[in-house]
Amino acid sequence: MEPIAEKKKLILESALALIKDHGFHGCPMSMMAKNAGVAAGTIYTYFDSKDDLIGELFFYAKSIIFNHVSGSDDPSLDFKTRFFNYWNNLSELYLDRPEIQSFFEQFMISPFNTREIQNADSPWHDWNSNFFQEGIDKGILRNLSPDILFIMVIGSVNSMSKVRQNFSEKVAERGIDLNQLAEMTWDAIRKQ
Amino acid sequence: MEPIAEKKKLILESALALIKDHGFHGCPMSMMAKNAGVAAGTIYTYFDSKDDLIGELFFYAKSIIFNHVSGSDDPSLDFKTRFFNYWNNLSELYLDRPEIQSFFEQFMISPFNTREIQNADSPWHDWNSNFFQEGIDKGILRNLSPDILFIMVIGSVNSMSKVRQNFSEKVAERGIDLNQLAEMTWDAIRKQ
DNA sequence: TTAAACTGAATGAACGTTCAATCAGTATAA
DNA sequence: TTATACTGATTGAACGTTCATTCAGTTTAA
Repeated sequence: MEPIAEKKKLILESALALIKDHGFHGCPMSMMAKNAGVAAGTIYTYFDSKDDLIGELFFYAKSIIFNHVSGSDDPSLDFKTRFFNYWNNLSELYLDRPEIQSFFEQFMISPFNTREIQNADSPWHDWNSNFFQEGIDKGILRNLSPDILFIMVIGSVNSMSKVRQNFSEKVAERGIDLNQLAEMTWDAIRKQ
Repeated sequence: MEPIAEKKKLILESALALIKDHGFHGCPMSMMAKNAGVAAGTIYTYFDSKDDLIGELFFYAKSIIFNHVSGSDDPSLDFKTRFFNYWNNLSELYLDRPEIQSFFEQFMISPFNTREIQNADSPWHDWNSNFFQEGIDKGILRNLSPDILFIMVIGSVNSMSKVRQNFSEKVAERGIDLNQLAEMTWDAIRKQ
């Protein structure tokens, strides 16, 4: 993975921020260009099309998540602690950078999420498979496929973050404590 | 709630089906009209605008879910059975009518999901509050707010359905059994 | 000097919405 | 009964706008 040109990164980050507030289709190329401080035409030096830009954003955002979560994992700790670290790291990342969470929510259910992209190598997925397999091998997690444990956990973090982001007023006004979902999810995946 | 005019319902169902495949912005009014077998202008007899149509679709889809799930609940059964019935009913509805699941995924994270709509009365939410409160009162579920239990369960059903819908090939090829998520979610909400 | 990057006005396709014209069905009048 | 008028839903071409993309000209850097 060669380093991303500075201006290319600038355009990606700018697009990410705008997509959170306006959605894919609410972000004209002209808006992304202006926000990044470049001319509309310049974007086409770095990307073939808007579709291409959004496709690259997916890999860009996924690598941020991967680096953040895997980089903070300490395999020498006991597995339960590692799980809560995982949860908190991902949760905090989504809180600090809601544009990443928002982008993923939109991308996953959009027509941009093609089979080709799904089949691409994913260090993030591979890392998760290993992570949950370790928990299984240690006898801490249910003896299920690591994939299903991954789906359970990532689904919970995602829905927690989605509620936090899209229903913040309701959460505050009803005094809902979303952190309880971490404990609940742990009970969902641990060996009973 | 007065009954929906036949042609209005036709347009709603037609739009629902198209939105699943093309997304909100991939469905021109002309396409929805053609699919419903009416002229473009006719849609404006029943809806003020495309936004209005999508807003009405939200309440329409939610009422389908509400009727399906609440209508199949049998309060005389023990709570665990009722939970698995709930899960299976919702899961089957999403399987039979993926356009409903797809619409909700898109709507929730879209700008259409306004505060005004969030604050509207929701029989579906009220029913769920009661449902989970019953489980708490019976001493079967964790003593948390019914809202957090609702978020946990609905989040799991949604991510299960999303994976089933958007990653069907991956699921098949890896032999992932998504039904295991029901059991896991039960362990997440039941009193430990 | 030259190649690459950059600019932003121009292009044309696509879209939501409008509206004058049509038409089927119903009421009215002879 | 029959001819005429009326009603309001329906139609689809046309309008104005928005937007992704292009490109001729300009700047930058080596």
